Order: sequence, then C-alpha cells, then structure tokens
Amino acid sequence: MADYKPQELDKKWQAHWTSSKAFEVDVDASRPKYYCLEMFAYPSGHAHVGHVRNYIIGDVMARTKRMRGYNVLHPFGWDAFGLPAENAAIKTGTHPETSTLDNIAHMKGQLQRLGISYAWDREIATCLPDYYKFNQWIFLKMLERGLAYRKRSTVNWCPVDNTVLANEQVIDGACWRCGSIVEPRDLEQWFFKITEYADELLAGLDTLTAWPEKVVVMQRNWIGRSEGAYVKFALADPSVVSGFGRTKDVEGSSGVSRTDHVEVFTTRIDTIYGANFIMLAPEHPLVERFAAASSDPAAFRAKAQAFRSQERDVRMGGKQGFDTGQRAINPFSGKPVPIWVANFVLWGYGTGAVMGVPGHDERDFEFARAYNLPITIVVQRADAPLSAETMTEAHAGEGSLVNSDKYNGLPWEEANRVMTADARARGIGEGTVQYRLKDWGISRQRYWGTPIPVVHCAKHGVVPVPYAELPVKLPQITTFTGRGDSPLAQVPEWVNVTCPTCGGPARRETDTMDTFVDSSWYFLRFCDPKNDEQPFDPADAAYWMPVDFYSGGVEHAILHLLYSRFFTRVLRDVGLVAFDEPFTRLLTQGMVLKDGAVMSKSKGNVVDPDDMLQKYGADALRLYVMFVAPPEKEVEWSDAGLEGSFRFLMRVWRLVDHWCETIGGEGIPESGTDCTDAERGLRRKTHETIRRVTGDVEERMHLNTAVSSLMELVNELYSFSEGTAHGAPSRVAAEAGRVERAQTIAVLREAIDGLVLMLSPFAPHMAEELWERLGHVGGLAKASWPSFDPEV
RNA sequence: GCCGGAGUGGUGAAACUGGCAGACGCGCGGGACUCAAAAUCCCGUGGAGUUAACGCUCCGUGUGGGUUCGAUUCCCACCUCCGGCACCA
Repeated sequence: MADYKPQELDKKWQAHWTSSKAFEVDVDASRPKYYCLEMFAYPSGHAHVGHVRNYIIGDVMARTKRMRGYNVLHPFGWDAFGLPAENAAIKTGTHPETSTLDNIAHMKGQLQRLGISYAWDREIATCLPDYYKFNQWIFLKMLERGLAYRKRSTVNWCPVDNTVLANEQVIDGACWRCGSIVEPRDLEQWFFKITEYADELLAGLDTLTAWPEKVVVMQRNWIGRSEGAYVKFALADPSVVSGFGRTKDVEGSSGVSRTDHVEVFTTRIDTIYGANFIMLAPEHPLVERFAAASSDPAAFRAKAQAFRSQERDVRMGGKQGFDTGQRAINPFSGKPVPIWVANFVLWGYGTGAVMGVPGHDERDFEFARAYNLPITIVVQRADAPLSAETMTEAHAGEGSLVNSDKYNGLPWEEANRVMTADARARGIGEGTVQYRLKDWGISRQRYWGTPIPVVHCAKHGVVPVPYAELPVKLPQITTFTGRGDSPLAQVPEWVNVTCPTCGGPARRETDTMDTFVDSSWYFLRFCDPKNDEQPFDPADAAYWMPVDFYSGGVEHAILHLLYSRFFTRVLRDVGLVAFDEPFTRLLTQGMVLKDGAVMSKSKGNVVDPDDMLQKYGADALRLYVMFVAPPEKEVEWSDAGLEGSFRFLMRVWRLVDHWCETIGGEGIPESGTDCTDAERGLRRKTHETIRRVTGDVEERMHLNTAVSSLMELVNELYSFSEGTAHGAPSRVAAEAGRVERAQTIAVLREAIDGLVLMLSPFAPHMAEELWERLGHVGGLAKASWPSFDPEV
C-alpha cells in the first residue's frame, strides 16, 4: 500500500504543470472560450486564507470548465500601486518598488504552492511601465474626448494619508483607508467624466442578471438617478444682487442660476403651492450677497459659516438655519416666501437650494416646526384627511391636489407632469434628471502611482504628452517625507521639460493617478498582456471578453465594478471593444473570520495558508475551504474542519489504492446494464453524483454541496467494497484482486474514475496522482468531465 | 429612517420547482482492533412520550396568523441579527 504524502504530491504535480505549461492558452476560434477571473491582488506581503478562498473558488471553476472542453483563460496579476507601499517607505525608507516586488514574489509562491491553475505567462503588475503606459494612453484618449478634465474644486483631503480622496472613498466623512476625518481643500484636480455615462451605467444594470441582486442595488443607489424639475423663484428685491453672474456651475449640475432669482431642484413640483419658504445651502453664493446687503454682514457670515462647518454633524445637532431677511416669489402661487439658510441643504447636489414644503416633506416639516414656519396642505388624501394644525408628520405620499388654484383635484403624479410642462412653457422651470454620482477625481499627490501624462506650458497651458513618448516613467526618488505635496515635484530634472507644442519651458504634471484607474481595465490587458502598441489587441479582447466568471470581495461592489463598467464603455467608444458590460457573472465571496473577526495582521488572527500546507497539503486546505460553506457566505475558520477534509482525502486515497490494481490498466469492459442489485445501486449513485456535482459547480456555485455529494459517493463505495471484498479497504488490501466478475470491475471503475475526475478541481494534486495510478495516460489535462445517463 | 439579505440540532450547514426536515462534515456517545494509545473501521446522535422488542405517537425550521391535501419553501403582521445607503429635496 502506498502512503499518502500530500507535500510530495504537491511538489511533483506543480512542477509538472509548470513544465508542461498546462494552463497557458491561446486564442482558438474553433473552441468555446471561458474567461475565469478572480479580482487581482494588492501585494500586501502575505496572503491569508481569507484571500486565498477567492482564488480557490475561481480555480475550481477554471479547472471544471477546462474538463468541460472550454478554452479557459485564467490569469492573475497584481494591483501593485498604492498607499501602503508608500507609507511603508515613509516609515522604513524602503523604496516602494522594492517592497512591492518582494511581496509579489512571496505571494506568487503562496498561490503556486496552492496549485491554483493560473496562466502565469500572462501575469501583470500595474506598477511596471509596460502596464501603466496604457493607463496614460487611456488617459490621453479620455482627454481627447473631453472625458478627462481639470477643475479647481473643493476636494476631500485626508490629513493622515496626505492625499485627495474620491467621494467614493469617503465614508461617514472619514477616510476609507485610515479612518481620519476628511477636510475640505481647494485644489486643481483631474476628473474623469463618469457622469456622462450615468444613464447608460444605470440602464446596463438591468442586463446583469447573473450578478448578485445586492450589488446591482448598491450600484443603482450609488448612481442615484432622480427625476424632477428646476424651478426659479424670483427675488422680491433683486437689487441686492444685481450685476452678479452665475451662482452655480459645479459638477453634477447643469443648472444655471442668475442672481435675480433662486433656482431650486425638486422632485415634487406638484407640491409647490405648499412651498412656504426657500432654503439655501450655507455655501450658496447668494448667501454672501445677502450678507453684504444685511445690516451686520460680519455676523451674517459668521452664522452661515457655522452651519457650513457643522455640515457633517447635522444628524447630531438637528436641523438648524436662519432667516436671511430676503424674500422670493413663489412662481405658481405668486406669494412671497422667506429665504432661509439651512445646515442640512447640500451644496453638492441639485442647485444647492430647495423649496421648503413642510406639509409633504419630512425634513421640511421638522424644520418648519422648529422655527414656527407655516404649513399648508396641498396634497390631500382621500382615506384620512390631513389638517395642517394636527398633523404629526409630513404626508409624502399620494393624493390629490388642494389649495393649488387650477390644479386642484389632479392626482399628484399627473399634477407633477402637468406643472413641469407649465413651468417650462412659462420659462420658470424645466424638467431635469439629477444623479448622486459625481465625476471621478483621480489626482493624487503621491509618488507610487501612474504619472499623469501632461505638461504645463506657460504659453499653451495643459499639453498632452505625445503618444510616442509614453510611458512617462516614474522617476527614482530616495526620500519619502509624507509631507503632502506631490513627491514628484522634488525631482527637477524630471519636472522641467520642454513643451511638445512650442519647445518652450514647461513643467510636468506632478500628480499621479488614483490606483482605481489601474484596476478599471486590467481584465482587458490579460487578453493581450505583452502588447507594446496599444492596451490590447481588439481581436484578442473580442475572443476572450467579456469575463464569464468574476469573483472577489463585496467591498468592491461599488467602486471597482462601477469604474470598470465605465472604462469598458469608454474603450468601446474609442473603438477597442464592441460590448458594454465587462463581467457577465459575478460572485462576491464571503470573508473568512477567525475568532469572530476579520483576519488582519494587526489583530494577529491570520491563518497563513503555508502553515496549513505543511501539515495537510494543498488539497486538504482547498477542499476544506470549499466545503465549509457556500462561497458567498462568511465563514469561521476551524482547524477541526480542515482535519475532517484531510480525513476524507485519506479515505479516498485508501479506497483508490485498494482498487487501482484490480480495475486499473487498459482493456476494462465498459460499465454495462447486466448488473446485480448492488452494482445497479452503485451505478445509480455514480450517475446521480455526476449530475449533482456538475450542476452544483457550474450553475449554482454551491461548491460545499458538490463536495458533500462526493463524500456520499465515497461512503457508497466503501459499503459496496464491503459487500464485494468482505471488509473495509484498509483491512483487506491483501484481498485486492479477489473480484472476478467483469461487471463489478466495470461498475467500480466507472465510479472511481468519476470520483477522481470530479474531485480534481478541488484536490488536483491527489487527483492527478490517482488518475495516473489508475492507469490513465496523459494526465488530467487530457481527461474530460464525466457525463451522466438519466436512465441509470 | 430607507434598501437588501438572513434566522433550521451541541456545531458548520443541506433540503434545486410547495412533497419523507436536518444530507454531508465537525463534535459527542458506544463498539471493534490494540498490552495500551494513536490512527482506522462499524453503530448511534433534534426533543418529548410509549413499547419486552421490531417499532409507534406527538412536537419541532425566529414569533403570531393565513393559503394549501401538504409550507423551511408562498402570503400578511411582527421580532432579532448582518450588510449597504443615509437629510440627495
């Protein structure tokens, strides 16, 4: 009897896969393709079992699809730019490139030791010039198309990481990475115009039927489309602001307000007769105008300023505001209404001014009650009529209009349509669509990222670096201060260049790109990773894309996936791809917890896969992680569970070891129909298992039940063996070969071959070894997935 | 507050289209093997009751109702937990 020595098998077969280039693939139009991808890794140093779970999930899929006859692309790479490496450099002095490449080497080794079937010949690292060259290439294309633009704006500044954050990277007013409170800061920044694609990104969500509903909903909310109308309220005393220009021209707003009126955005124009006041965001430019016109401008400004700084804490302090003393004319009722400044009105959304309809908006109701502003019912419901005096909450729902002149009696939704049209006809308003989604600020004042490929010329302003001069390589720097200004500005010989247009002196842009740029198209680069002319050959992408199966953490449900969908559309418009959606099927894998908490170095609760490999080998770890729960679910790590999976593999090993002499080799008869009851029972179990495992892996992605089906088959085989060879395999090894009946051998062979094949995506090292011992030539690379006969 | 998802033995979980609840594993109990242990193999393992015994009966999928011959699954109300968003007008 041969012993099961997992570590030796791991080595043997990993070497075999490498030398035979088992997982390297080329475009082959004669075969169906399958692109299986796991989100590439940030090279933090060591992968723990939580990271590794994702790669095993993808590997089971990739290996299964290969056996099902697909030409499988299963690549891997490194999201290698980013803050942690640079922060480490500030602390330790080690250059980010050094630490990053070291980390990549270590983690690559970890993945190889797990036997993940990657096409390593396609490996990419975003920090290498041959990759980020095409970040720059794409940037220039976006610049040409007006999709990259520069703007002075108030940005989210993280005082600890010393950099700008995208809106998406600010969580509860704090930095997503380090948790420090974000400060506003005015800077010239580069933006990508993702809002141009807002409608398309929203509509595309409906086609993503193989994405988790949760992710689709999160994206939909994030884009935050709402239909409404701009409405102008004329100022009762326009002289306070005469001669002043636009009041609002910010991202996300197409509204143009002149200062002889206040323009509001509302989704409920049908309630406008109940608009008893106007509220401005503290940042609104009219506030300053009103201050100047007031009796005590300094006090006025101080009040507004106080609300502005409180903005983040509105929920704590409640709704507050003050009357500016100015009046505006409600364009529908013709009545003058007071203009207030309110701390909860957002400057960054709509027009930064809203109409206050306390009867029909919860927030306005609260504000009106706090400051004793009048409430008017304008939408009355039939069942339980409202009264302004007694109502305890706003009625935001349905009803018919009252107190609204000629619109009285109209159902609210119809009134909304009619009044929007009327406002437009009268030139006092217009239907519009607003999005929560903002353009994507990509400038970072950091070193370890892609240089933005433009120069600033005194004569010509912003001038793109010519394509032929790409990549703009990161200069070597030796000191990392973390001061907060762009580190690239320290390198004069790099910064000072000549203008490509006039040859005069110019300065390079010293900001680098947000690392989310890197990850927004890497899946396309894998199609053609060595291309030096363009990001990828469109023909290669046409064959491999879209990604058929994509798995990764749910934390990327919004940022990465939305940006990738955006980039795909941009590259479509550039003419490189012919589809809209990059990822057909998405799986968000659950985290692995230890002691009830997410694994992290700082908590000291990480499980290093290498420790498990030393004890049990790669197959047991792979099998356990797949068996413990469905892939989407969070799981608690359990040493005992891993032990159980190891025991199961031992059971399989002994079983096959027992039978391989008897059933192995060539010339075994096909499993037929002339069976005893026991044989028929085993055949039935075999075919049922094939059906279940195939469905569980390919369709349902219930890898845990796929494994349990295999366990059942093994149990059945043990029982069958008992009836055949009078005892459990371990005890009757000497009796192997006792079976004389050809039919028994055939049935056993069918079952055991099937078992080994179906086990191979989960435990590939052992499966290869057993397959070889069963007398099959050519390895599992040549084997195909078993099929089942419903008749059986 | 709004939007998602979940709640099943001691435990991780399963039940795919409304059809034997708890597959498979862990743990635990018992047995075989052994001088002994480990490993391995076999049997048992939701609760209560009942039988000399094979068995049989009742209860049981967060709570309360409902639809149905039949509900973990569908409907209504509620509770709890997890995740996301959070004055977006």
